[in-house]
Amino acid sequence: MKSATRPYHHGNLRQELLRAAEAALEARGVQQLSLRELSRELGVSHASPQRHFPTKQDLLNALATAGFQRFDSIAAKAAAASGQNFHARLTKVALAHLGFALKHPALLALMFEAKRQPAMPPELLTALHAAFSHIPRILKEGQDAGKIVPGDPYRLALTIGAVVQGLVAISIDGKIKGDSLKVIVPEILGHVLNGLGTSKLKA
Amino acid sequence: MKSATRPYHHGNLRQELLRAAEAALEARGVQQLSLRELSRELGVSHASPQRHFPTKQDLLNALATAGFQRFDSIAAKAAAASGQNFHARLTKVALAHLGFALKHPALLALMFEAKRQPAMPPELLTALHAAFSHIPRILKEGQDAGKIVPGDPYRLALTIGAVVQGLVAISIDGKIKGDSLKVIVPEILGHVLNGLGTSKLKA
DNA sequence: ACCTGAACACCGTTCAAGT
DNA sequence: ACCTGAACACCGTTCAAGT
Repeated sequence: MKSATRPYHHGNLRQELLRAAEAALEARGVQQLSLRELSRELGVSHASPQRHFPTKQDLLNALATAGFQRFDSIAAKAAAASGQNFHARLTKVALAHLGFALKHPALLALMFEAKRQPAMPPELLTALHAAFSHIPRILKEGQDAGKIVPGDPYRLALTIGAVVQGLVAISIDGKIKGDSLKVIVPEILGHVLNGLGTSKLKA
Repeated sequence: MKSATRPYHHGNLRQELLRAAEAALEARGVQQLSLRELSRELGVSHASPQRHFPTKQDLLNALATAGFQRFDSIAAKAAAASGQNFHARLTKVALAHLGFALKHPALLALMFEAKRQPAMPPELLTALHAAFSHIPRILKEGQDAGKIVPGDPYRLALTIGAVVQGLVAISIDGKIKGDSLKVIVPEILGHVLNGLGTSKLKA
């Protein structure tokens, strides 16, 4: 112990609240997440979060925003390969998405809940757009290379986004068991990508 | 007014609680749903729900179960056509699913939340299985007729289920605007069903 | 069997006051 | 600027008691 005196200012309360909140979120669910409990856990007064997060929803939004940012950096890495095998690249991004979902199921659920808010904070919107930019970008590249059917890439991305988000729901629900994910997901995506690829267009 | 005397027994409290709860759910969200508020609305004491729903979660589970039952009857109607055009029948079931989602978004979200419960009540499980039985059944028929790729129909159904559930998420989020749903959904499903149809298998 | 009223242990949020 | 302590208006749940 470096010092026996704890300062009046916590100094790092905002960060610690986010960290503790995410742990509690995954452990006990959003429903059970309580600001007062977090305060107790961190040894501060129950009113102290208010300076950093005026309302509980502000904490949840901050959690969702940070989630989208982490999600973006993972997806960006998966999308980074610049080869011409668009099928493989799209599959990698989808698997990254799914990996995040299985590691942080409650956080991802919170992120999608946050999307449904009437008035979304601008940082959340920005983080969200960044996180969902990779699939349309790859599709666009695929179209330019003549390997993906023509059409608005954002619209085509909905197809893949829908499948992936649906797979997330199904995976988290435990309908797909553990390791078989690595088999089933490429198979399912294969069906979908077959429908998007030009090679099958006029069969 | 038939009678000025209100009986001590409400007589229909269970039903009325479910009705009022669903209305409040769609109007204000799960987060804001309060048993005490429902009791006030129905003019009963705040402790009266307990006899019918020992805990708040029991009310939510009953709501989810009723939701799956309604959902099942709608999906059953959509699946009823017995023609050989499996593509069209699957699209009909998917559109029925999506229609339900757009009409009762909060209820459907609750239904999928309920699926994530550690200990699911048996009636909920039964209702859920019934609701999700139609797509595998049609796929099986399609396989028997040689129009759908071989493989476990439940596994293939995951593909369609994933797409539909993903479309639900996207539609509710308002990323697809109103009427264009009728155009976009068959288009997206077309991509997926192309991937499942035998006619494109060896292109 | 079904409902009431009081009680208990929690919440989120506000606000004057302290450092 | 950041945190505290008391206060306010809510919750869900329990339980003896009423009908």
